[in-house]
Amino acid sequence: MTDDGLERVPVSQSPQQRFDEYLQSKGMRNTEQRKLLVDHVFSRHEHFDAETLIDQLPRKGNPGYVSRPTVYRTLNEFVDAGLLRKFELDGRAVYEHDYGYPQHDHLYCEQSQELAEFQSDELLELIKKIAAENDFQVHSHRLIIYGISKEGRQSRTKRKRRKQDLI
Amino acid sequence: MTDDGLERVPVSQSPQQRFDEYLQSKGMRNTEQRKLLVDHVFSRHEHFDAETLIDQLPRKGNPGYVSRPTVYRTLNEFVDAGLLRKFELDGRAVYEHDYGYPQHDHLYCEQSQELAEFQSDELLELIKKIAAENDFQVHSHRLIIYGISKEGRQSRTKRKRRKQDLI
DNA sequence: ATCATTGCAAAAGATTTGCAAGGTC
DNA sequence: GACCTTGCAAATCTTTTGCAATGAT
Repeated sequence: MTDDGLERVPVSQSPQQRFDEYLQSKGMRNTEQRKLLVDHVFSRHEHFDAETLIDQLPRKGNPGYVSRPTVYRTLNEFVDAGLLRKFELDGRAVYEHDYGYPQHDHLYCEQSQELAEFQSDELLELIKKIAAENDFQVHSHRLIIYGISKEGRQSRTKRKRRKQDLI
Repeated sequence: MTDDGLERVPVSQSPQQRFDEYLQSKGMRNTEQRKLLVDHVFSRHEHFDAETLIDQLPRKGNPGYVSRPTVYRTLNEFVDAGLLRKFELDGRAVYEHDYGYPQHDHLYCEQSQELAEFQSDELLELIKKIAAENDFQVHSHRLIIYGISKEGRQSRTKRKRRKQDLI
C-alpha cells in the first residue's frame, strides 16, 4: 500500500524504456520531444488534460518547448503504448498513468472538481457477472461517481471554472 | 418488465406536460420549436447526439425546421427539466430519456458502436458502500462497460465511423 | 407591451491535419 | 539517404454566444 491507498503494479522497465520498445516495434523514432514528454508526464502522478500539460511545459522560444500538435499526437501514442489511460470529463480528455499503475475508478467532486481514485474488486466481479449475463466480452470499463467529497463539503471555496463547462 | 428488460417508472404526466410545468416554473415560454422537440425526442427511445437529432429534423426552409443553436439550447433545457440525461461518448454528448425511465448503465460495443442498457441493484449498493468508505456524498454515477457484444462478435460489419473518433 | 426566444453569423474550445523543413536511424 | 517527425497554419468538430428580428403571454 502506498500513501494514496492504491497498490502499485510491479514494473521491470521505466516508462522511457517501455515507450522506446513501443516505438521500435512500430518503426517510429524516439525524438527529444517524446523523451521530454515521457519524463514530464511520469514525474507527477495527477490527472491532467492536454492544456494543463502544455501550460506546464516551456513556452514557445524556450528550450524544451513542444508544440501543441506534437503534444496531442504524443498523448495519443502514450495511450496506444499503454503508458496512459484516457477518459472524458466535462467535455475534454483527461489522462492518467496506466503503466505501472493499477486499474481503478473515480469519485469526482462537483464542488472542488477533484478526482479521487478507488479500487474495488467487488466492482470487477460485478462487471464480470453483468457482462456474462449480457453475452458481452469486456475490454475495459469506466465508472465515475459524481457528488461532493468531504473536502468539497467543508470548503466554501468557489469551484474552479474551466473555459467550457459542458456537462 | 418491458421488451428491453428494464422496468418503466410510472409517470402521471406526459413529457409535454412536464416540460410545460418546468417552463412555467422558470418563467419561460413554450414555443413551437420546444413542443416539436419534445415530441420528436420522446417518439423514439434510442440514445442520440445533437447532430443525429438535427439530421432527423426537417432541413432549413421546410416546416418544422429548428436551427442548430435552438436544438442545443433546448437539449440543455431538457436535461435541466429532468426529461433527458446527458453523458459523453467518443468526445460528444449523448442523450437518453430520463423522464419516465429508470436509471441504468451501459454496455458499449466498440465493434458496432451500439449502446445496450442494464440495471443492477448490486451496483447501486456497491456505489453506496464505496461512497460511504470515502466520505463521499453521491449525486449520480456513470458506468460504461466497453467491449464487444454478441452481435458485434458475429457481424463482420465494419463499424460506423463518426466524424471524429476520439477515444 | 413586455420580455423570452429564434435564427443567423460568428466565436470559442478542443483536437486534428496538410505540408514544408528538419531530425533520426 | 530514406523516411519519420516537428511546427506552423489552417481546418475540423462540437457547442456556445451576441444580436436583431420575431413570437408568446
